[in-house]
Amino acid sequence: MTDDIQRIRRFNRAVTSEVGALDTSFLGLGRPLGSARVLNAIGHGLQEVGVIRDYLGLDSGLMSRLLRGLESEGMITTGPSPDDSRRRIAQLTDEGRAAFTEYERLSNDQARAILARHPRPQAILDAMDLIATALGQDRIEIIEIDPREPEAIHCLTQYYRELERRFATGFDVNLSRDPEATDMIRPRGVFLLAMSDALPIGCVGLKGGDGPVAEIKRLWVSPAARGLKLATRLMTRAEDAARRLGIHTLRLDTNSALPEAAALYRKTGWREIDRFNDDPYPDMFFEKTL
Amino acid sequence: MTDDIQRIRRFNRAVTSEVGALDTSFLGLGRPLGSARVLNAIGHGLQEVGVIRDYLGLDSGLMSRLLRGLESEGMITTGPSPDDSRRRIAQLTDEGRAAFTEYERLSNDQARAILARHPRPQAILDAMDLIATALGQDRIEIIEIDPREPEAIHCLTQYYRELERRFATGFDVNLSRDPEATDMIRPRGVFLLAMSDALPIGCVGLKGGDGPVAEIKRLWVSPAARGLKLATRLMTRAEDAARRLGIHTLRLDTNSALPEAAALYRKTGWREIDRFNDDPYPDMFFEKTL
DNA sequence: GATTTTATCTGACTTAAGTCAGATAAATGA
DNA sequence: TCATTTATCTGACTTAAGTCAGATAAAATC
Repeated sequence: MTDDIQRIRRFNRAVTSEVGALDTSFLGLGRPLGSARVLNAIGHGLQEVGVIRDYLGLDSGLMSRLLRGLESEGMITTGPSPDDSRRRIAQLTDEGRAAFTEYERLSNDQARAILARHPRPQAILDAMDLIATALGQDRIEIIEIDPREPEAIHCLTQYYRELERRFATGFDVNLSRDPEATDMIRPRGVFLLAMSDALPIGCVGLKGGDGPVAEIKRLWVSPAARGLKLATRLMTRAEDAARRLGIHTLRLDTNSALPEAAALYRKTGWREIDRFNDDPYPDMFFEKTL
Repeated sequence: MTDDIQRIRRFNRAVTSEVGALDTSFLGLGRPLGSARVLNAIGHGLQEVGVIRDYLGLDSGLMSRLLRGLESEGMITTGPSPDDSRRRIAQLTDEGRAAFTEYERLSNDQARAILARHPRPQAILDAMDLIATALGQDRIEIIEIDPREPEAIHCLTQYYRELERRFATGFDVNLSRDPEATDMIRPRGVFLLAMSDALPIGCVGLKGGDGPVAEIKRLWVSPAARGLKLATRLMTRAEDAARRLGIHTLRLDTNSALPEAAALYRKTGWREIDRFNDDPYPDMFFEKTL
């Protein structure tokens, strides 16, 4: 245990001395950290002065002075908010956007350098995802999204890869019954993503039709997020959505090569039923009445 | 690729906002960061003012003032170095040691909190080891050590666990011919550890006897360090040590369940020979003439 | 319409951190 | 031994960051 603590502290030393230089990649363009942080916040889409102030945790006097500084440098313009002229809105000038882009480039270059000098970049990325997800585990949010959006496709691709690895026969999505995207969009169904600070880490689809019966599809949680009860959260949200769409009965199919999935279904009120489709991959079928 | 960069930057945000608070655990005891860093450096065993200054990257004027501050707080005493009285040596007073211990406790508590709130602490630790090792990959050092020291035992334990996982029959070290520690210490042999910032991440033993033939034992590299060519480095260092001990012939045994090991041996001048012992685990035997 | 609340700004501060040109004293080398 | 080098210190600066008490003006509330 003491040993474990030492390992964490070693990690902290490593990231604060090496990465510390990374997130303060702001530095190196001759601007003080404070105004660089404000410039970046505006570049990333924050507009209202109060929102930026809260986000960066700045005193209102300091914030005001930093804005005046950036303004006199010609990096930003400010003006009253159209719907409440007590509030002010900040926007980048062309010059400001150029400076912001330069910060982005520096930050991206440093990230690229980490990957480039390691023989197993995928392992680095997976480890980083795990740690970032763990540190932000209380801020994981579930959002509804079109399954054709890139974030959703990211999860689906990972899901297919995992089935490919875990099924003894491999997995070819073309041989399976790939649901129509429109069946997983309101009003017929929904597609839900679990997001951890802009990274999609899990998904589930509710594939509805015209009647009161719908299917749960594509339940997946990233290895980085396993153990956090995210699958249960996703399923609960999918069931809530189903109820609101007037659905009374849910079905799903799965494979005995994914025992943790079947265990979850049994624990949350699903009961095993007979095969209800001719998809070649599943060998277990469940139903739940809402 | 762009996606990967975003994942690294997300990691950076996560560690600088959450862990950032962790390594600046210095804060919170009402002392400015600068003097807290100096106090911690002294607590961790640095004594000479010049060494501390270089380690922390401080200006000599600033360093001097920080020392005077800590001195007037009663945290440290300074005096001339016995062998060169231009140099000064700093030491903690009882009060200073108490403050240092308090910093250590805070830092340990925060590390413990990260483990406590995650369902899979081992996964967190493995991920942290991987990242810290990757960031410090240019500073990995190979040291000679007594195989009965805790750092060596850490590696050996991990090694046995890995064999247990990978051998179809499992692995019980008591059934194997566990070499005597004294056979892996000079003048009969050596035991080498690869260290990454105080964490042992690999080992190899050279088990010698009275004659010019010795055996390579316990070659292991942590999953956190794989791909970095560390096994090759360890083997090269072991062969160098063997030559200096007057050994002309090296032997080793291994198991075909560890194909990457056999591949390494073949690539580095070893040739397969007949079984030379009756250990129940190995099924491949190699020899190399130095 | 008067009063209170809210969002931002200004001015007058403090503290931390860092820079730099000498000053001082001990050690080193010709 | 004397000039030079080295290690540290002192004093006089600068910059960044942050605090806090009002000031100002718009919006919300009574």
